Amino acid sequence: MYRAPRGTQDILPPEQPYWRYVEQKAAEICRLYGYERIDLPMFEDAGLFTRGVGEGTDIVEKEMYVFEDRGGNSLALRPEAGTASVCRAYLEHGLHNRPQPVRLFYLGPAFRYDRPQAGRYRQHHQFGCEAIGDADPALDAEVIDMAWQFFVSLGLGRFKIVLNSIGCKKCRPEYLSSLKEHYSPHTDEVCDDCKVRFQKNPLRLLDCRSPQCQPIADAAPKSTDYLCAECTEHYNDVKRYLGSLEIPFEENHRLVRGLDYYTRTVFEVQPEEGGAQSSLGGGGRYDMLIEELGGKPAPGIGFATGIERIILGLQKEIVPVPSISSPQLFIANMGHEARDAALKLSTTLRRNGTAVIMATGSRSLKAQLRQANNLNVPRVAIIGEDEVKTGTVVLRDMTTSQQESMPVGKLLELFK
RNA sequence: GUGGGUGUAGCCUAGCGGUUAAGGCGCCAGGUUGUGGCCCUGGAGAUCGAGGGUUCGAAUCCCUCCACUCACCCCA
Repeated sequence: MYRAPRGTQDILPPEQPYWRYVEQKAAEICRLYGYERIDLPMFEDAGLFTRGVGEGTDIVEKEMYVFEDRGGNSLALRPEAGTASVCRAYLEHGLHNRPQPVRLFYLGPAFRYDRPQAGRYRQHHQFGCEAIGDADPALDAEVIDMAWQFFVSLGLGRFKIVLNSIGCKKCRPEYLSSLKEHYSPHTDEVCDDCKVRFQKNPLRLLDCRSPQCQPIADAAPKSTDYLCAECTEHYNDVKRYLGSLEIPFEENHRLVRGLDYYTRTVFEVQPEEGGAQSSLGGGGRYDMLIEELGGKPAPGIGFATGIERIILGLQKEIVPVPSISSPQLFIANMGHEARDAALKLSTTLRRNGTAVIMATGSRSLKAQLRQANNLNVPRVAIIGEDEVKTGTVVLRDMTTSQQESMPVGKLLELFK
């Protein structure tokens, strides 16, 4: 027996209302903020991600699905649904010629080869948006506001915004050296991962959760104390805007995020009760990324959310979601001639916009009605030999159990 | 990649060494020569995750593998 590959899942009809709900809320938020949809390839040149997301990141180093196609190209299933691909598309299609910033959103799968667990899958789905071409801190505020409003509109109650600034290429080197200075007396006490981080990616020392590293990380210098004048002003503006928008946020000097492209503002949406997967979504500014990908410099900011994690949250908080409507009419039929008539009637009704299911197979009327009942169809049209002879149908209301014989024409009239 | 937990029909569960593996939900059919939901009756559906071992005898004990799951790393 074949099974869905590890870390992937089938989204069966009973789960679909959650997905429709989240997608619809995402589209609505984007409409309100003027973000337009973009759909991107599921795979790209592997280099886009190693360059964009960063060579030394876990995502690229150990989680990316890389493969060679028959033409010998090195491709990768996208490990994030949006940012890198959107930037590539921005360059490829000359989107800098459109009014800046360009505001885009996307919704779709991303792929990471890690061990699955609750809220973590090898194929998961992200909704995110990007605003490229403007470094205004008001845009940072707009994007964080969007993320906030998105979660509010979903009806999720227990989450928070965590904020930090990790500076730019001008001020970060000084911060990093002071960070390493702080850690260097402790290189023996620190966990094995942090020993590597100390060498390879000192910034990430800060988001270690290993117990022995906590006191050291907590006492570490804060990036916000080392920001250059421009970054300080930018960060202060972002906070001021968020304040005036009355968006509650909490600063955390240890929030750094594991992707290389972030500059200045980074933020995360986290559940209030810190579950296993601490992040429902996150994002930040990436002012060097476009340039890094070979384009004329252009700043950008964006965020991405994990749909599976959102749905888990909706189910945990028992947020009601609209159900998907059942067909309006079920057509039961007995005998060959009735089948012909039922088939014709079904099609006529559908062409008029009525959702119809016709019974197939050769089951008893009783079985057909049972099926209609189980499918939650509110009304059933019954066609047997008598009805064929007289050109009528029996229309049964499944909620009241009332039924009435009528000419086919009247039925069509009723469903117009 | 590392650690814990769990694997009995589509789903949930009983059985934890002894003859044909039990029940509930769901599905199908009958109880009404053309009428659903409730009730009653019946039926289909399981190589008891796989392989090996112990034993007269294994779903049950042991070993190996696999899968699922939760957690770590890290992220959505």
